[in-house]
Amino acid sequence: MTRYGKKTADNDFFSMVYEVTKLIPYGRVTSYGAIARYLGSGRSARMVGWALNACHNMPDPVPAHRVVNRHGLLTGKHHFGNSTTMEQLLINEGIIIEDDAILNFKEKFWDPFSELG
DNA sequence: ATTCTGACAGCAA
DNA sequence: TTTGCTGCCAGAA
Repeated sequence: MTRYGKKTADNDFFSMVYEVTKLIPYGRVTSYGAIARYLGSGRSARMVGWALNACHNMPDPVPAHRVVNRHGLLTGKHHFGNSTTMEQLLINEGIIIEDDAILNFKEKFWDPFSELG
C-alpha cells in the first residue's frame, strides 16, 4: 500500500486507524498502541494519535473519544474543543471517568485482536 | 532540505 | 519507584 505521493488511498495508515476506531463498540474503549499493533505498525502508536488528530477532516464521524492511552488516561481530551468534551462523550456512553482516567479500564477495554481476530 | 513536534509506548538509569 | 530517553512515522515550519 505504498502511498504514492499523498495519502490518497483508503489503505493508508490514517484510514486504517479511522476504520478500526469506527469499529469500537459503544461504551467500549481501546488504546493507541492496541490500534497501532493491530495495524502492524507495532510501536507507531504516536501515528494513531496523529491520525486521529486529523479525523475531523473525515466525512464520517470517528469516535476518537473511545481511544485513550494504555493507562486509560484521556490524554487527548484537549483536542476535542473543550477539555471536558471527550469526558462527556464517554460518560454519555456509560463510562466512568475519574481524574482523566477510565474506571474499570480493563473491563471497558476493547482489543482489536480479540474482537476482530 | 533539515529540524521539530506530536492525542504513545517501552526500556534504561 | 520515578524520571527521562529513544523509537516510531508523518506533517508543519
